[in-house]
Amino acid sequence: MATETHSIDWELRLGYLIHDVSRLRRSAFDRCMKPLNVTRSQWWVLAYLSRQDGMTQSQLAEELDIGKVAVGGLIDRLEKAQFLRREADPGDRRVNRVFLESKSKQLIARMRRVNHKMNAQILAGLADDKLEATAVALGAIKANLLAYLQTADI
Amino acid sequence: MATETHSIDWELRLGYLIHDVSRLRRSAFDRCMKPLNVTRSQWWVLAYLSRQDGMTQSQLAEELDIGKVAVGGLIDRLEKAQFLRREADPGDRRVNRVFLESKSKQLIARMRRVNHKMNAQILAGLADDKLEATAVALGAIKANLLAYLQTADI
DNA sequence: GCCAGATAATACACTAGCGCACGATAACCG
DNA sequence: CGGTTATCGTGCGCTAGTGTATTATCTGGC
Repeated sequence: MATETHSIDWELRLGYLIHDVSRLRRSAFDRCMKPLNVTRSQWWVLAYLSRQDGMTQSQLAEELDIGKVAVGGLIDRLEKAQFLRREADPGDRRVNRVFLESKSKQLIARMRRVNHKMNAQILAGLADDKLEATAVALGAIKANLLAYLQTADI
Repeated sequence: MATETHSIDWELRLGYLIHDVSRLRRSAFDRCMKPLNVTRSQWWVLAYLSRQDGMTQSQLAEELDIGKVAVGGLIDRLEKAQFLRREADPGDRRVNRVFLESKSKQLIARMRRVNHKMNAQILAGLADDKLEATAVALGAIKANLLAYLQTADI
């Protein structure tokens, strides 16, 4: 049931808002991280590695949901800056495993703090129940999007 | 009042969700627009121009909230594909004004329909009041972000 | 009128992402 | 065992965005 048509206003407004919030949040994030000399994408790589060191590039691409090529480039830059290193897998000569260098381990703690502080400022003035409702709605939208992207390649 | 600290769970979850929803929405959008041979960014340019033809490049950059350089590149590609044309402003020889070509006018109607249809699918199953609450919360977050970006350049 | 400073567009260098195609290597199956 | 197929990483070309510097032009104060 449900003639699934929403008042066009919310539909459009939500589209714009998601776009704007995401873009502004990226800007804010970038600004926060700038003093640390790490970009947002690089931050994500380090964050994921900090949870599981020694992933392969393909695993990283899968987790980050970006292409292998993009991961390759990121790793290149991070390796050049000595935040991590590639190591050949002994068992499979196709794969490179990626390990954090000590230099980045200190960084990660700082990044987490900065991120936490930024989040608190961004969500200031919003009650927990509102946040919960928003998270639930966004979760539903995400599920719709995933379903859509699965089937739409007809 | 308000020890402005949220349960860390919602804080993190919302960050991820905004990120994910935005990214997935972009993917879905790109896929929808692919048959029309126009990218997302190019779509935005055409959409804004359709509301006000003959803007300057700087005006466009302001509206789209991207840099002038990025706009310049977009216009280059759109002009090459004959979706629009640059015209020298008669009163100010520094400025180029951008006008839609007839080719894009038909396109815009199609783009709007595709966008509308996609939005409906993405928001399927969400009641209007939930959408409203989400829009309100995102609006507040956006306001926080704007305030944050204003002040943080200390 | 004229020069200093603002503004429009561009040039260049960089990070980031996508898609396609490729070589090398593994894994699977007849 | 051998051949097909799949997977890992990379190269190349494209779009897109940022920041800084540059050039051409306009504008406001004197």
